[in-house]
Amino acid sequence: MSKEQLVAQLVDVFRLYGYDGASLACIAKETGLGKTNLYHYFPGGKAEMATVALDRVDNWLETKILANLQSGVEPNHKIQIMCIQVSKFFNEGESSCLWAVLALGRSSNDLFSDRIKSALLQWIEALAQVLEELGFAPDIAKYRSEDAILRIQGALVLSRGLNDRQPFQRVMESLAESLSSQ
Amino acid sequence: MSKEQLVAQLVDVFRLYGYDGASLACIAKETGLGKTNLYHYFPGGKAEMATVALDRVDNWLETKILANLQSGVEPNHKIQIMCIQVSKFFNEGESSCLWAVLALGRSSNDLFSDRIKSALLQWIEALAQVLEELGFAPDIAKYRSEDAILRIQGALVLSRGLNDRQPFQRVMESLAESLSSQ
DNA sequence: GCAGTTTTACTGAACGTTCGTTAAGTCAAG
DNA sequence: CTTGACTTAACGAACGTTCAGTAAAACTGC
Repeated sequence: MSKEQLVAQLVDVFRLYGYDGASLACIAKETGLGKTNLYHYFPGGKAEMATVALDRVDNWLETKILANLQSGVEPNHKIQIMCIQVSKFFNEGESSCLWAVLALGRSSNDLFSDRIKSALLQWIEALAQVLEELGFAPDIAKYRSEDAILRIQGALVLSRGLNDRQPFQRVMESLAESLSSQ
Repeated sequence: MSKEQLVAQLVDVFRLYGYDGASLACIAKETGLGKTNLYHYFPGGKAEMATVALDRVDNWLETKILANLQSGVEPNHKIQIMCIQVSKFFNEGESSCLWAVLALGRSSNDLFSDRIKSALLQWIEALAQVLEELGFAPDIAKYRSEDAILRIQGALVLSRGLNDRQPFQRVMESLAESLSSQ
């Protein structure tokens, strides 16, 4: 297994179990690697494993979301692409958001709060820029884009709480339209 | 300290640290009680502590939210009361939702998923009924009420992630209007 | 192509610490 | 003199982590 795949598995483990819930034994079991062997790849231990998982999510944000939003494509089309990418990334509502999982939970929040805040702000800002392209005033654009991110997060929470992907799917279907309406 | 206050503290501890993050040592410290003394109040241990915390949130839902939504008051006013109660319960966006915290995190989700699902469904259903009173068709009412709950959850996640209560406050200000508009 | 050597992948045993939990006992209030 | 609140001591299990060592792979000079 490549390190690429390994890190992808780490993302899945942490967003399923949370930082405190993902014990080394748990991570070892899910990745198929020995508990001590994980220290060969991540000498920094559990904190480094979560860090590289966040790195991967940051990379997803940059390449699949920000790059798209900041491209020269037609604004409405960029929003649609974003929705598709988000749906795929969260497995149509089955997976949770690593940022949300780590933001809740004191210990992990203390460790990663700056990174999470920065990532969320980047996303909101990039989306707001696109809404400005559509003609919205800067403050309206910012509120609307905050609202979009927040609905994605809420949809993920609700889908997990109800054990039903439908709320997430419904939100992702209506998001593009509700962002650009009026 | 009364048991009432003690349970209130348990709610705060669990929604701040999560189930796995809230160790017995942590709970003891936050409540001021000795670690073993907690077993005098909760012989069932940590699981019982989380259970009574959930009991308290269920009680809040029933007395402050459902009772209001199912009362004979004018529908729009009921929605406004709900928003005020929600804002207060989550300390204007500073506290997280216990359901969300427990729903994320595999171990706690396995223990409490049924209760969380049931509580969320009750809330959605009661709110949908109010929207039907306002003249919305049943399916529209259900989607809108789902959307409201989901925005509350998302607002809490975002406010925590950004370490800024503003997103939550903005959502709670606009929620009543966006629920009954059109 | 093959021996020798270094690098990389991985394991087993154990570390000290913290986990959730139990049992026995103190101590004040009723 | 009993009941309820609380503590001290200790339990086995699991925690994250370290270290010494083996197995396999990759690179080296010839």
